[in-house]
Amino acid sequence: MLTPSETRTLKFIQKYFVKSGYAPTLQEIAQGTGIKSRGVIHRYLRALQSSDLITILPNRKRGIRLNLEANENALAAPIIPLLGRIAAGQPIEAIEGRDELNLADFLMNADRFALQVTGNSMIEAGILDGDTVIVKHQQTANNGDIVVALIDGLEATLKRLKKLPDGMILLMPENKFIEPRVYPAQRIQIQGVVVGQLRSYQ
Amino acid sequence: MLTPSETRTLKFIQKYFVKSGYAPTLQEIAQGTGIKSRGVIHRYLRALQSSDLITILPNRKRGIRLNLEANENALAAPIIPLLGRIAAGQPIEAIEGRDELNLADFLMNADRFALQVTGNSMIEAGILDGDTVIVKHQQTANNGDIVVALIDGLEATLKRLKKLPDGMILLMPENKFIEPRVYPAQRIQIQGVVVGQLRSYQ
DNA sequence: TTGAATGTTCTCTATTTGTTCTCTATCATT
DNA sequence: AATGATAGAGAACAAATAGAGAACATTCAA
Repeated sequence: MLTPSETRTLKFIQKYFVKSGYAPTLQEIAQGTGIKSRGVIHRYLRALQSSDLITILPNRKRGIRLNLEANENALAAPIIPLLGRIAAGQPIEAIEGRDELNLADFLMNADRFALQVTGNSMIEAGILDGDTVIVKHQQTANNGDIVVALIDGLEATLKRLKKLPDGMILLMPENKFIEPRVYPAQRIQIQGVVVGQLRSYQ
Repeated sequence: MLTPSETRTLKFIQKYFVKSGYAPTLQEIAQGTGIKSRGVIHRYLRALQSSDLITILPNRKRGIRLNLEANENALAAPIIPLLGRIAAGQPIEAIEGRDELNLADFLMNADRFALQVTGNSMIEAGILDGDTVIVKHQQTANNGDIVVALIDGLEATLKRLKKLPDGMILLMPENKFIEPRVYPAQRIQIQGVVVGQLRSYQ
């Protein structure tokens, strides 16, 4: 059974891990829990270790590890409940076998990055001005992918990729008011492929 | 597990690759991460290499390569680097003061849930068939909000809300081929307001 | 071919961090 | 009043680490 201070300490460590991906120092835990002494924190850590909630790598800086089995529910995975499908004029229909949406599957990988989109060149693909796109960093892409392309190593642009039979590359906007442009392959460098898109209405 | 400095170094390299298309020099990494010594950077690079996150081509200038496959799942936190703004035909522009996107802030809240959208009734608002919307659970909504509405306690629908002066409620699709419909207020129950939208291209 | 830029290896130092102690204080229970 | 559990402060020390910078090797472009 944990004391209140030990619980507070553990909660802080869990949060810190979720937020930053690595362990906090004793100093940081102390600050985060309103305590002034690292020695006190160390005592709580030893208690948490004997309850098998954490592992302390001796003498290592940021050497706290969470014992996952024990922290399963506490470790906030980026999951929200998925209620089902909504269509016009029908009750919400459950999606079999899926009742939560895990953003980790969808977005969280070290080779992903985000870009904020300005302009309306992809509006017909449902990517609006101000949206954020999640891009997977890779050098190649398939026909029809939406890509981040670098033109002459200088200009970056978000377009749909078409490889033409003659070896040329067509960068196609999704907006009938903007003209597609054709480039020789060597002027185009693929920086990544769009794997997701998100928008906030708040 | 990466140390904070190693994480910083890796993120800088990844950003540099996307923005310029080639690897940075040690000097550039040093500047970008606020360190003065190339020797220190080299030490971090060796650490990243032993974690298999990068490959160092020995003695080659700009000889860092990202091991993209290995980077998958290397990230623990629901945070991805936010590179900046992308527009057609210009270099990627940094967003001041923001260099990461925290999905937790964006979506994770106790009163949020997800719905998968079917149909094209909101296509002109950039919500396509198959998209997921994040809904904040609440009973009231403002004029112009996109809401999940229950009609006669039975049918659910995703529409833009307009309150008419005569007390009637207009549920307006964002699709010129679909007619808006008007209901007396007592037949409509607001289930929630759309606060976010996301799409996966995978 | 040559020289500046870059990668690489080293040593050294200052600081931070983990660790162990001792001392005090509070509070509930006996 | 005595006891033990919980909380916290802070000193002292050793170890780990971040960082600076010198020195040398190698590349690469002019």
